[in-house]
Amino acid sequence: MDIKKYSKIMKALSHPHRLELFLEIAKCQKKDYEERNCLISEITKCFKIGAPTISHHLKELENAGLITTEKKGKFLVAKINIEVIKELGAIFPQV
Amino acid sequence: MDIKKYSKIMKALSHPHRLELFLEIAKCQKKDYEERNCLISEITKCFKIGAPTISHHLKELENAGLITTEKKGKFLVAKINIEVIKELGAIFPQV
DNA sequence: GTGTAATTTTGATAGTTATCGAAATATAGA
DNA sequence: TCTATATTTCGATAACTATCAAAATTACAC
Repeated sequence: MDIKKYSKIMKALSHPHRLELFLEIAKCQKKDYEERNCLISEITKCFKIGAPTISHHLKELENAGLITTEKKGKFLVAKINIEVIKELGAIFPQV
Repeated sequence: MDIKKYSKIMKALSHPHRLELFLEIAKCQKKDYEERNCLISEITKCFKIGAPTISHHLKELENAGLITTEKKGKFLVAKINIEVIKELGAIFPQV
């Protein structure tokens, strides 16, 4: 068990804004069956925090391996890293 | 979805020492089928950090609802909160 | 090219926290 | 009661981080 890797993932989701951002990306991705595109500019509008902070939070999520991002023109598109999500379930103990 | 509650849980597991502590409690509890007792004094020996810091981390885990603790004589016994673990699985999106 | 919109970078600040040593508290046993 | 052990509390410090404003960058549309 890679404690550092998983604690980093937890850390990325430990901030309310970041967890919400992550879940919003997941929700958006689930809706958009065809393109699976999640425009950050759209999501940003729902949050009360500024663009620099969103940018910072996205990097944390990406750095933890929870999402990937891609520039499409002047827009940023985010995707959930499904593999990591699957792994996550396994770390919680079945007592 | 209670974002604050879940980000608090993530935060509790976001520190390597705390995640390891939590998993150690889970492991110990799984081994000890009859009593389900996990003596903190035993676990503390495996960690390189001091008792005050362990005490602090345990409070964080307890405060997040991940474990419960109970004094047995001069020892402290910890248990995993199974309900919260079950809930946790549900917050990760199935994309 | 000019202007506009999306995002990032930089620099600064305020708030949080992991850690420790020292002292305090609690309990069991002699 | 005295002692040893387990744990907690307190106070301090160093490190980290969320946030913003301002400036820089990028890309599109005209």
